[in-house]
Amino acid sequence: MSSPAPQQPVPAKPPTPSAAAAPAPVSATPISVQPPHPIQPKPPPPPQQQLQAAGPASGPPPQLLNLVGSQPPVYRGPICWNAYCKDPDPNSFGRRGWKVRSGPPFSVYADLCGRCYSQFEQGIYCETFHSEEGGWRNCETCGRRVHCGCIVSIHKYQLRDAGGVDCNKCARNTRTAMYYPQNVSGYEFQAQMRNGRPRVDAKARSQLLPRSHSVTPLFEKMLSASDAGRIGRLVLPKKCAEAYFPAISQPEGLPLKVQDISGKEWIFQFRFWPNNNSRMYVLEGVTPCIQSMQLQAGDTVTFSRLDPEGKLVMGFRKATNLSTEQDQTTKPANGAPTSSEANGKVPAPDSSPNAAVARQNKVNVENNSSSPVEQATAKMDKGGSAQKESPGPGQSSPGAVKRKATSVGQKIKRLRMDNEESMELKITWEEAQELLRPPPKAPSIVVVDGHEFEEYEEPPILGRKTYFVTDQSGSSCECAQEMSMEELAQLIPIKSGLTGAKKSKGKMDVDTIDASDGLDTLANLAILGEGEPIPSQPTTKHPRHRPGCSCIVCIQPPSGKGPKHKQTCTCNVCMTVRRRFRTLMLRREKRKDTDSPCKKEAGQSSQTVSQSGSGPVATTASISPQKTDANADGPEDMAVDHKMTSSPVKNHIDLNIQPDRDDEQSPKAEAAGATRLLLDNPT
DNA sequence: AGCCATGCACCG
DNA sequence: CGGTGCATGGCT
Repeated sequence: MSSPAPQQPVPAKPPTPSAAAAPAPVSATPISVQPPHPIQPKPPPPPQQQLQAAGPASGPPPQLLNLVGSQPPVYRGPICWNAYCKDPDPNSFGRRGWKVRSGPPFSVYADLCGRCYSQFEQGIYCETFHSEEGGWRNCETCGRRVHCGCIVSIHKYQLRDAGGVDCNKCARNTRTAMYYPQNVSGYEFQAQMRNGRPRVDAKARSQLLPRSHSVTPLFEKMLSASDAGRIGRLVLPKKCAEAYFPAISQPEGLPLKVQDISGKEWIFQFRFWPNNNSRMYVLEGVTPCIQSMQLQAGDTVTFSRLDPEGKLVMGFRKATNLSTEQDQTTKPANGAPTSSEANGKVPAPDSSPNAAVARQNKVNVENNSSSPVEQATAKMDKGGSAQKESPGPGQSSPGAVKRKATSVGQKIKRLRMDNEESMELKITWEEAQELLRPPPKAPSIVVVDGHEFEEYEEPPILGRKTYFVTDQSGSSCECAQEMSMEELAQLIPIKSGLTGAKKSKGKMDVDTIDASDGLDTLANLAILGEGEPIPSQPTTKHPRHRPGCSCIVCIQPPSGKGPKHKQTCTCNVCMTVRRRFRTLMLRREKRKDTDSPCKKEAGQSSQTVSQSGSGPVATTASISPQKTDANADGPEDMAVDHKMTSSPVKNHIDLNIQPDRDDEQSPKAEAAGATRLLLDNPT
């Protein structure tokens, strides 16, 4: 190539967050990438804006990590739900464990750091201002300068207000409780998010990756063997290149200045080759940069744009976690991967300036704990075992790493989709659900437009596996203890069924969730639940209950339907109703007698009842978790207790509680129902 | 049909 | 011999 040889890195400069100083003019005039959208230069944020510590990420914000595979998740400090919060205040939470619910089973919790909550409280979030950029904008209605997209980020979410206040200018209700995905299905997101296959139209483009105030993630690419090889050419996904890089008409292209995360500046030649009536875009001269980042095939480079300068920033994400990666330099070739390495691999912390990109959580329902990528990567880490697949001739990068068998590169490519979908969160929402427990304190439940918001004062408990009974419909029932192992077994394979179902991105696989867009892991889960109706037949019983649920509600036919039960009927329903009725009566009696807050009754009564059916109530207290789980109807009884005593502290919060429904947990209703049943067939 | 990973011929 | 530009073929 006659074009100027790839320059060596320009003298490294520490990243200057707001250094609007234009890059020193070079004769070659490397180009700063302009935003693909006609975004007007943003005026300085209004004073109340504090939550955007603009500039390159000052380290990735705290986040939920490790929700992968069998490894327990690690709760790494506070999470600010604000996707754009670069500087969550770890010591100040405005709102914790704010449950953002979408589907019945979703215990999706949001934490807002103090700063962001303060913003939230100020009611500056307004759907009018809800921009795709997630930045400051002028309200089209009132012209007020506001920030939007702060809670769950970006576009096309329908504002759901939970009792907010009206904007004093445009009278729109501005306090946002949550956004619901509205127009963009997870599938669309997914289709758009496919690496290298974004849509080119501006609208879709804006959905490719989340926009932040200063760092706009553009796209990323997993390095192929040839990308990481010594040729020094990084093949760019065509659509990405055309969408985010300057238009070039000549094959020679343009020199492009890119800053890496350490502040080093590199100049790559951005060019293309004619190829089958099309073009093949490459960045040339990337070898030094790749090497400096110590990247290998399978790792991912990310491209972001630093606004308003339009500076191109290059980050990366290692394909493997650090320990594994480090291991591979020391580990003997035959070092067998530990199962956690092979199955529970967690991508290493993203080094990109926009860690949010890495948190493009593609939550994939079909994802198994061990994604193909992980396996492939694990294989590659082991070198030998992967190499057997035809090392391939030519330049399979003889260099430092021996992992780059050609076929592996292909495999990487092929598997990239899965990797992208999972990104940091290689976990299904079902799995995530297992890992989330509501905080011990009871939530206050707000129903807005028929959607519940359960607000918890405490953050969710992470890392404890909760065997929710879930199915594709995205529902669960905490009546897991009522399920037999067979029932469980029937439900569990659902997921593997999904696994097989989805392979092609061209398919309309509603099973695949791709919420993306800068949401944190859990936010995606929320979106998932809301935006992706998973094809499954909910029961008619209760929104929270799904096929397989054997709780008292679900085992009954809809009211007025089903066979009449005889007095002597010993069916599950009748037995349960009787038992619970007795329990209820017992409690009432006892409460009358003692007239004391009967916190302790919670477990014991049900326990006692379930064991003896009647009799004196023990005065001991807590139920062991196992006990509770094993208890036939503990949670429900507890739920009853919960409501009767209004005691906020329970070992379990019954998520099945629906305050607006009084047919189940409400003691009155329950009593009524039980009475009804018992009147039919008193025993 | 188009993308893209990579093979490979050509050229200096 | 290595870099460059293009061709090929796998894959979606």
